[in-house]
Amino acid sequence: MSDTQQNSVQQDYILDEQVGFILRRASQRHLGIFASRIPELTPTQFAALAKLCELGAASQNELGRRTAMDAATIKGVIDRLRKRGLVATVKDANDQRRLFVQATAEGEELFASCIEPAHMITEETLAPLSEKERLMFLQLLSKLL
Amino acid sequence: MSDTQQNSVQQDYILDEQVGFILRRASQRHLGIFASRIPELTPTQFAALAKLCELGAASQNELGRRTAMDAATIKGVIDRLRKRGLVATVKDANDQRRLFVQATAEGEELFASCIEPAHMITEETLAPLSEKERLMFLQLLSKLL
DNA sequence: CAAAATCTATTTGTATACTAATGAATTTTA
DNA sequence: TAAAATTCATTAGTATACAAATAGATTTTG
Repeated sequence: MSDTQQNSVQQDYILDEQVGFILRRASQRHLGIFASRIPELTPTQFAALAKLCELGAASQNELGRRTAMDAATIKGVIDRLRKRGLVATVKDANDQRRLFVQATAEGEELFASCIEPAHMITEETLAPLSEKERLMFLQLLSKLL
Repeated sequence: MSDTQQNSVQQDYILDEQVGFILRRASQRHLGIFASRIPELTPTQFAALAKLCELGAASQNELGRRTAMDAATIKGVIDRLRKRGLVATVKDANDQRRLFVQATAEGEELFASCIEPAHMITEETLAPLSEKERLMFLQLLSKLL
């Protein structure tokens, strides 16, 4: 038995057992499932589009807040969605700072066509859990926000 | 009551209730906690360093596999750690394809000094849960890998 | 009202993360 | 053993993510 310096420290910290590491791996798996079911949109793009369709419209920053993206991130997301004609933006007449964002007809159509696969993504992500476990898991995960 | 097109679709998909979205937000919270406790390393840099100290040494791709990073990602991480003198790399003599990676003394020291804050990161991340809930949560989350 | 504070969007810079393509080295297999 | 397949590392390209700085617009407050 060769007891190296590493081994003595190893007991103190096992990466594979840490929440953060497991959380990251679970996210990676989910992202993979998402990409296979909805290849035409990234999860963040879909989130922005979904929230936009839910709200009707919003300023860029407001939309970012509602989808957990900071100002810099949501800007890039909206830029890419606009470049593809899925959303449209106009300066807010009542507040010259604000950029008013709206889903286009094409954007709403795409969103509508993604609802079913989106539900399947959720289903597939939670597939390893029983119905009871899913409820418990979502309840506990929601406490960590 | 103005019933817009959005509202009729809204019932079908509530972003804020989807696993993926909650998972992303929980990760964001964890990342924030990590950054506040260990500002000198990113979670992935720390993961690579921790696994390296655990294994003793490994090839770059092997290390990536053990830390859930693909070849392109682990390359960047190792490059940055090397630039800071926390790891050292040498061509593997037995396999000219492999890049042998090792933590330096400085890297091992930094890792050792991060173990306690790292445990506090885990603690703070799970703080909203009771002891029972933590066990249950980790058990369920681990099924989603 | 005017100054201070806040909000909005943008830009720059750094760091994951993944895809796809490449070339070199090694292993497999036919 | 020679060809095929695989592995390893690198590179280029795209897309989050966040920090920090900036400038303009609006709101708050003294």
